[in-house]
Amino acid sequence: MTPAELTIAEVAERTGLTRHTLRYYERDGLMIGVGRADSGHRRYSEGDLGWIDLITKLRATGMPIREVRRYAELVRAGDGNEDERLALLRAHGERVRAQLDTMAAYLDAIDMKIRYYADGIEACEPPDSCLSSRRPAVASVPR
Amino acid sequence: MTPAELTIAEVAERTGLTRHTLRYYERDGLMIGVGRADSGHRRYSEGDLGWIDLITKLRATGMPIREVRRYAELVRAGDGNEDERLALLRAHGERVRAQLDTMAAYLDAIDMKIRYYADGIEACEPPDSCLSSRRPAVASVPR
DNA sequence: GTTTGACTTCGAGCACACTCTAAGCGGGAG
DNA sequence: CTCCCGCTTAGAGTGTGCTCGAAGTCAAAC
Repeated sequence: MTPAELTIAEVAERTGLTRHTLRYYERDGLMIGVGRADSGHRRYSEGDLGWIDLITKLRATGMPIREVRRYAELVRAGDGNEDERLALLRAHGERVRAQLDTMAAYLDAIDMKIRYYADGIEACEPPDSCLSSRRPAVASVPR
Repeated sequence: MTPAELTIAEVAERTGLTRHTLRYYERDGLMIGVGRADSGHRRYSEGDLGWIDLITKLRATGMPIREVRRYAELVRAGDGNEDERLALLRAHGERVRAQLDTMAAYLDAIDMKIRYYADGIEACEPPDSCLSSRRPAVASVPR
């Protein structure tokens, strides 16, 4: 029961990463232990797919390559460093939570700006009324 | 009642951007119309501060420089393109909302991984019990 | 048996967003 | 008057994360 090895092309298709990126990740120490066929071609296991899925989520939430590599090093080193892996993931999780909060607040501010424009345009829809002098005369720059 | 003009150093202090970055933004077309003293030195108005605050939020939510520049061009062009400004902001808002959703989902997945490690470590706190054979034997890679 | 095409490694190239340097000017302190 | 500091411009350099190209190998198709 070998777990159905995949070529780089199949993994690229399934993960959305390019072959170039998959090779780059491996070269850069982000992968755990990608197998090789007799020909030297890469063969990915289902476990590799799961790993790629995880590090893709880490990357998409803003973890730098070097930190993903650190995590991969810990996993490659084997049992005994679970506390450090946990600390790394927890620190990242907190950073992501903080960033989500910040971005949500900024989005609110942007939505206010959108409402400002939407109100102005909708209130002015009949072009014969509504002159441009309706603007708040003070805020002379932030449009 | 001139609105208290600020030097680049003061604006850097207040906004958290460096002087370099403030000059770079201006050179790159992201600013609206930064004034100059007789000496040629930049003088920022309160309105400029508000604009910087806005584009900082746009940048922090992932809007590329070139799109901020486009928005600035529209503002510089004056009245009559409010619909395009609105469309630009709305498109960005939707992208940000989508990204927040994605990141929240990824964060959930990362939190699950954290719980996996936290449970393992806490369950193993007395080092004499709890051998490493407790792991799920199947998931051989994604740690 | 040769062609085709996907794979390999290694190194260079690119986009983005700053970040810094060099050369020069100007204005207040001593 | 001279020093020094902070400003000016133009342009070069940096870090991150891919992205691509060249040269070569291998295996199945014709």
